[in-house]
Amino acid sequence: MTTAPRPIPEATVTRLPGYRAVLVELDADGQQTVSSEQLAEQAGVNAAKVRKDLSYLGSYGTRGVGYDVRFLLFQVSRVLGLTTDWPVVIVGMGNLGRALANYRGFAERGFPVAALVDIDPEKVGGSVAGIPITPLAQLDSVVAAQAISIGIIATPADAAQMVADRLVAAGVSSILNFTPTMVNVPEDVPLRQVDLATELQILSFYQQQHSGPQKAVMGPPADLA
Amino acid sequence: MTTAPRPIPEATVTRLPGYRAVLVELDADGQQTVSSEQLAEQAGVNAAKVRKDLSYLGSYGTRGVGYDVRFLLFQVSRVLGLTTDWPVVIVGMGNLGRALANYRGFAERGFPVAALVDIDPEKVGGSVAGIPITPLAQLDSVVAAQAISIGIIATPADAAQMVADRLVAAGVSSILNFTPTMVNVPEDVPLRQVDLATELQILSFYQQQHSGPQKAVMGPPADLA
DNA sequence: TAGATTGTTAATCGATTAACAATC
DNA sequence: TAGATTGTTAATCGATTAACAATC
Repeated sequence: MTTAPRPIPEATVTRLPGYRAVLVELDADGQQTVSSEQLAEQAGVNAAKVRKDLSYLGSYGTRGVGYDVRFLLFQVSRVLGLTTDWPVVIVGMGNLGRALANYRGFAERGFPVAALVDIDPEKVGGSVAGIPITPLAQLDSVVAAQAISIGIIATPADAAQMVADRLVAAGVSSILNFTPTMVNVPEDVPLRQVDLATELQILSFYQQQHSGPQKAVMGPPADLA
Repeated sequence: MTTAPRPIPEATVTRLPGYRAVLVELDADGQQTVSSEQLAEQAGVNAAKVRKDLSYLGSYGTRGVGYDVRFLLFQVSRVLGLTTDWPVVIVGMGNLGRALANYRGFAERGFPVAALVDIDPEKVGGSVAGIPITPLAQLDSVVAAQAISIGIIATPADAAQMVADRLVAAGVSSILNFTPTMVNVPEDVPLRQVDLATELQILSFYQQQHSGPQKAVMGPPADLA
């Protein structure tokens, strides 16, 4: 009789790719063993957090020694579901979509770009990075034929919800949205939102904080003071 | 004598751009007033969180009525430091760098792309989106001349740390790193990391979870069980 | 064995949420 | 006034961290 595995906390999941990247590098450098201390340093977190995070995966370290790089890399990859490839489709062949299509980091990390889709008849028939651009109308058959599991939305903002709906209907199981718009998807479809301008706005906040508050910036307006 | 303003929690700061986007849209639609309920719905959070978040900025709502869209938009923008433009420099004119240079969303939201930089002599002299590409050697003078405050790193991963160091030396006050590498910067330089493949790996985790754990995936290895 | 380092516990901290008095 | 909705309190939850016994 086995114990029910503790669920892995969300915060831990978001850090696993970082640990994995460090492990890949250490392995390439031929390092056999790594301590939580070193892993933490290179991943930009603290050692206690590394040990806690890794403990959710299992007891894969050796006291007094550390973690076997190869073995831990395998375990982290396994937990992240990276032992299989997950083909992706990119919808929207504007500047961003084309850049993503050309980005080699996806395929390198197990996410081959299997199809490109656009609604514009002018673009359909062309190709980016050697991958043909398919009309949006054929999304269903493309997803099925290529066994695509992840849809990436890189369209203009006002098309995002429509595309998300069609991706879900076509059967993708998760969605990455690069549009600066919230899209609604069924509860069981994991969704991540990456908004480039949002990141800049967050920086802007801390920047302003740091440069010290300006006069006009302080306190509530007079009528509410 | 005024009360010391409560610092705004990090989690709140990261949501403010989302609220702002909704407010911009409501304002464009001519809506004058918004409840925490509606704002929450459109921003994809719950109403209690909206009220709590906004309460850190001040008491800008009216009980029984809601928030004045224009006024709240101004306040959120002010807190985020978006009443001024923050010119950015993009370093690295590969696929991603060029896509970012062409992205209109930056300028629209107060982050004009003021300069493009690359180390490759072949690229220097060319231009993207009408902006000339400057050699990396001239980074300092470009940052000074254009009063650039934010540096965006879009180089290959192995150049990221070097570029970060030079951006800091050149005097930018915050950095957005698109490279799948951790970079180290002084404590007082706000840094955000956006790794496209990390997002996919997180999706991969939840995807796999959802499709149900495979046999080989369950439990610790036999020798540790 | 002695030194090193894990895995886990317990304390602390910060974020979320529900509930409701205040008040328009 | 009666209904609506904020702003805040207090309870809950989850994440972080320090510390240390277990153990290689």
